[in-house]
Amino acid sequence: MISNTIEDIKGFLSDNSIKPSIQRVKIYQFLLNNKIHPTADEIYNRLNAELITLSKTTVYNTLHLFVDKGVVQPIHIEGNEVRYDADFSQHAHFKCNGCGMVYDLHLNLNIQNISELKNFEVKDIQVLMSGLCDRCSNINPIH
Amino acid sequence: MISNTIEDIKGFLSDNSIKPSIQRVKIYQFLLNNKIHPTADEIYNRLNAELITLSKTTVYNTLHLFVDKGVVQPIHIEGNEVRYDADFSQHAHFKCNGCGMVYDLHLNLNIQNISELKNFEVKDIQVLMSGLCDRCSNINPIH
DNA sequence: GTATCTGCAAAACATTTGCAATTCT
DNA sequence: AGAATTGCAAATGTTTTGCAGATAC
Repeated sequence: MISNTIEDIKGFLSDNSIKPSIQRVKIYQFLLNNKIHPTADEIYNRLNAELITLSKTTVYNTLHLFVDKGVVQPIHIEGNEVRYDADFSQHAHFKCNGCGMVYDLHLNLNIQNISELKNFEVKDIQVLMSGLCDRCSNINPIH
Repeated sequence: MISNTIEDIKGFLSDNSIKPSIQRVKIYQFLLNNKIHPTADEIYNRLNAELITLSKTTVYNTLHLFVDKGVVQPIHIEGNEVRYDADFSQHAHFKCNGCGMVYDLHLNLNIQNISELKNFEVKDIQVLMSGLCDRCSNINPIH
């Protein structure tokens, strides 16, 4: 767990063989500070005010680099867009069909009896739940 | 579990308040017979030989209707495309990073101790694993 | 005959690519 | 200067939309 200061992020990126340009540091810092699983477009729009010459190409380049270097995970909740997450702790995502929010849920996952898996090398498990969050199920109870 | 005969599919679609046009029946039958989580494009290309006037718009319209009526699930493995699955039995998907295949894995999933979930209404859980399948991990062992 | 369904063409949207300008050392 | 990075503009690929023609009851 690294802090979100510029200096710490620079060190973290360097440790992962990523040269810490201002764009890269700011994009990584945005992911640390805003755990909302943003799309490339959301990152671009939010950082564009500060980095006024930022281009979407650079956001895409940077996110691809981060994924290649293993410091960010791409997540696929809706089909036509990729979201990004810098949190590698074991957690599931819960998409509320009411308000659209994506929650992080810290869970213990037990996967049992998958005989089919015996010779498979599992590198990553992603769990996506959907339904109604507490707020939306109170507003609009389905009983 | 319905059979993949035209008559059974017609009945099944009607039971779910979907008027069974030839296009809809053939698309649903394709999903039953080809459990490969196809994209709209793959469905279009495979059915176009038989239904020579089929359009991609109709494939999209039909898949959206199927999802709305709850007879087909959209799955999101890669970010730039939606795949479709008519199998509602509890299973996970395993994407092999070697050959690209998506396997169905029939698993028992235990989700424990999610205190954050107490007032959430979970309607759906999707599990996506990735790594190397048995064939690819033998070809290219990482030890 | 009216409502629904289908399908063409164009538009919209996310992402990628080619390449030139910029930056860093 | 040389190598890496950034960013503009155009292209690509998937999905959506508007609307006209076809189909079904």
